[in-house]
Amino acid sequence: MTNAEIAAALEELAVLYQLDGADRYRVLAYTNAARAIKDQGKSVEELALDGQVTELPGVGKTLEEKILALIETGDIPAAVKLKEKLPAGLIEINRIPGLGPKTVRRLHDELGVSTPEELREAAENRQVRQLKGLGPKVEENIIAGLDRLSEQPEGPARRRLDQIRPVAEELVEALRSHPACDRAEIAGSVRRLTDTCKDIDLIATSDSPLELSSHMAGHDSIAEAGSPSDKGVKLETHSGIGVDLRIVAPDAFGNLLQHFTGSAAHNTELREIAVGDGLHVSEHGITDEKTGETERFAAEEEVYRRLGYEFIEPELRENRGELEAAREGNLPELVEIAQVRGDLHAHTTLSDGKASLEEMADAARAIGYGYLAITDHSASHGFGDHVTADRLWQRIEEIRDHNRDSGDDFLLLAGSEVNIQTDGTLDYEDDLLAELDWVIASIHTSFKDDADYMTARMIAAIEHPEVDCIGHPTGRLLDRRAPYPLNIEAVIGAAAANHTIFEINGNPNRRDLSDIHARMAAEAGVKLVLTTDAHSTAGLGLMEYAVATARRAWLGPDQILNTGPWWG
DNA sequence: GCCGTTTTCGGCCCGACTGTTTTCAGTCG
Repeated sequence: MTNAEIAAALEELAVLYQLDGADRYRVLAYTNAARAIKDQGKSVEELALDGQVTELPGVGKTLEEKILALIETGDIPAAVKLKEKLPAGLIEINRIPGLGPKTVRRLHDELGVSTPEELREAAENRQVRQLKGLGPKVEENIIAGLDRLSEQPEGPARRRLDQIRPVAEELVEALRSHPACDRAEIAGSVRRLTDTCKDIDLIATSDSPLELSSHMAGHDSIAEAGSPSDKGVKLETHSGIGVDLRIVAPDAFGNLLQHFTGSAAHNTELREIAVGDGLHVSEHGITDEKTGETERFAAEEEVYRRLGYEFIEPELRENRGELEAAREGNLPELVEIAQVRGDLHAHTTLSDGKASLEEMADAARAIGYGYLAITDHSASHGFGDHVTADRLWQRIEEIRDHNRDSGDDFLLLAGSEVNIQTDGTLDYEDDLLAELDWVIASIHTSFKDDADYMTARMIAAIEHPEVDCIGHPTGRLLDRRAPYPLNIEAVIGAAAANHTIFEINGNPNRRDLSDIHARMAAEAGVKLVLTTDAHSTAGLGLMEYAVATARRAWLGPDQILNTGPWWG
């Protein structure tokens, strides 16, 4: 059972408890535990079976029992019991924005509503407004919410960072160029450079906030706007991206930026710890309990300093140990894009790339790189763009010629992205692989829902003496394919033992390894390499996403191969 | 349900917005 499945079961149980009217802190405990499990790189199933699951933050005796029951029987008894008592339709109804568990429960108890269909009927027949505290607006919201629910049953989609960030940058520029704007920044998950984002958070300071809100509500790319106020405005772009603009006075810019950068988990932890010191933290400032005085800070660094922390880079703010490290002065020195000296995963027209060898080489020179590995697909790629062994021998010569004739220090490296076949072997002979400067081995076919099989196949490639690096190690595609099942600890252990490098593939649809797995790998002593998997000259520009994942993985330049010169 | 620089019991972040009400509960991020 995957960590995602265990977390989903606990989240469902949290909703069921909520609908059942449980104490809110009990519900919160399940939600927190689900998050800790999602953030865990190791197999939580194995941790539980080894009796170690209570070492996860927020998992105690009771949750351990429930997790074990889930693993052993496929169900949590408490959830089964609640599902007998509460109609399944209530969970669906609870997903309507604005309808929380308390309201859903009353609709059920007082109007007999158990399904979305019954709820629609009740709203259309004006029965909802008969309940105390509910009125016509709630009925409208219910009907609109039910319509949206049937259109997109999965709820509001998260978008990849590369899809959402350009929109955020355009909007923040629009803010900055307005005369009423003092300062403006992107906050939220876009600033933390997460894989995907739900919406865009923008913050600004201004002495005429209402003017600024109104201006943004009328921006070309905005389709719908809430009512602009002096605190900000809620917007939606034509492409359906939600935008939350918040404005405060200039002297509290640091507090606002800290608050809206999040993550929620980071802020909650930060504020809980602050309460212990008699300080109350919000977007408006830090209030001292004793004196009642509120301090405001124009710079985010000062907010952290006042609370006793080193500055914490936004990419680290996920409540994954950064607060403790910042308090003790143990934060890592994070890698920066300027430290990347070359790219080690790129395709040309020889396989499925769009640019020639020379075009790719020149694009890499233009970035300022010292080297670029050409790693076209291998003999069994099979989309009509495979590279035969003979052709690769010839390509090696072309690359040697290029280096000899170029008259500069830039190095093209002869490489290949070799397929890991179903039995774990590779699709070129060893003598050819030995001639290459750089060999990436990747799985592209025959994904099986069998962790033992996929793990053994991967480890065979890791142990191959000619393999330098494993490409996109988990195979995930952020908006369409889950990672294939792998015993990630076993795979990382094998890589450490064999000095095989793992890739952080910067294609924003992959970002593979993920931040969590890359951090695990580095802690186990595995070296990482940042690549773009470029299929065009423009593709070489995707390095920033590989760097983003590396920073989110707490990685410094020493843990990354291509922050150094080519050593071959 | 979890957890401990105040604790094995009694706490458990903070504020904005909404819709309904004349002061607030519920919901959201």
